[in-house]
Amino acid sequence: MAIVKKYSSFGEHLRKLREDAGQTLKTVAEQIRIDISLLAKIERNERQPTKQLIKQIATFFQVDEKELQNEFLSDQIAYKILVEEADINILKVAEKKVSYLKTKKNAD
Amino acid sequence: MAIVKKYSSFGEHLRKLREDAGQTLKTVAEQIRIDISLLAKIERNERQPTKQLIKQIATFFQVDEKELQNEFLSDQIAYKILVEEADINILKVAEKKVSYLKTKKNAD
DNA sequence: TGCCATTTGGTCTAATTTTGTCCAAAAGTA
DNA sequence: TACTTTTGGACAAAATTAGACCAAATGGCA
Repeated sequence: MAIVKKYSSFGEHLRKLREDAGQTLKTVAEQIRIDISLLAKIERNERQPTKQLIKQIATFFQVDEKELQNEFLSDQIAYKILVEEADINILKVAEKKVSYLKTKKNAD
Repeated sequence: MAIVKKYSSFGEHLRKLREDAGQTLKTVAEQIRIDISLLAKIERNERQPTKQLIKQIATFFQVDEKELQNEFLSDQIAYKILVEEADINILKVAEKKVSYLKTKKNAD
């Protein structure tokens, strides 16, 4: 298993990918065809990337798409828990709900 | 610790509360001052209750508000994971992010 | 069976949220 | 200083969602 450094946010990770590739916002934005400012905002987590955009980013930087999508999702969940000041245990509850609903779905 | 039956959704729980109280959609909707149809949709998870509404519901049925809010949130998270067909492990990642961000926040 | 209460479900508008763009200001660098 | 890069505010456009209204369906029971 590869040792993968995890980032505290999708944006941070994206910025790291870009900087490691020695690229500027401009060059990347042009190549994935979005506004520089939008890309900058995504890196600062001020805008949320669309699924499609995450896919393009993954392709561009040659990283696993599914992993990026998951990272973005976990971001969203973490953010929601923080702003709602929710109990961290709701994640366990959510997990049970998912298992339950998956079983239920398969039973249909 | 009280034994609490958990429901697979917020709406299901709400419906149970109402039926246990022997009330109809009409009587509850009138008392919390929302449209009958809206309440019905919330029970069927076709509409999302606002925070404010969850508060009113908690007050009305005399249940713990925070618990209801948490139930709604865990619902949202479970739903998102299902529709995105995301790996269940993102919940663990999200948990780590929350811990990390909380620490970070406190350090500011 | 027919009546009335209750619940469902579709459609629509208004409100809210979010995105993406534009541009000027700030920051960094040589 | 001149140039590149990044930031951040403002705003219109797009997308999403809530809430209202009403008709149809369902259910109980006299």
